[in-house]
Amino acid sequence: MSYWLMKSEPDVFSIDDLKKAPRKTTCWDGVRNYQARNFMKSMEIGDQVFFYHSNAEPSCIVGIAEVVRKAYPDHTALDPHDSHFDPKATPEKPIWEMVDVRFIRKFDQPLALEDLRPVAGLAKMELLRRGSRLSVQPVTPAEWKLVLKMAEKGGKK
DNA sequence: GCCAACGTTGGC
DNA sequence: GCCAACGTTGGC
Repeated sequence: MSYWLMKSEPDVFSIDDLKKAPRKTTCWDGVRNYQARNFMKSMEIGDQVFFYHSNAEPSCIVGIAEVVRKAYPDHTALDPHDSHFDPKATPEKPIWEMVDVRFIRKFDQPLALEDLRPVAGLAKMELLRRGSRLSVQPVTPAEWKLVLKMAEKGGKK
């Protein structure tokens, strides 16, 4: 089983939206970056995902979701009226894919970037890398454990 | 709102 | 294949 982190702007789709969604599940559409797409293609059912709020105040890891469906074509790339439309995508070669994720839990205390930055064990975390913009990224088992432990302690180190 | 970092596009 | 221009992401 693998660990991941997925970003979403809470104004667009928050972890509360995920919790309120039918079957607490959503398709993760709109990813238009090849590296992020490739990570989604390698996801397996049962993989665990940190739900991250980007462009938030503050930006933070807010909880956990789980992969419940393996990668399949992202139909929004084929829809000219969708903001994620990609004219290069066709039904034969959809280019872009997505997975389905289901809500698992929300942290009592979200973990902000400033809480995570000083943690030695997280120094190499992709999320904390300078200039990192990857919206879907792998998390190592050690990082996963550490972040989870921090969440249990209420966000403080 | 600013702007650094990054990915993509397109002229050559 | 290079690289300048441009658009986007996302922290601050």
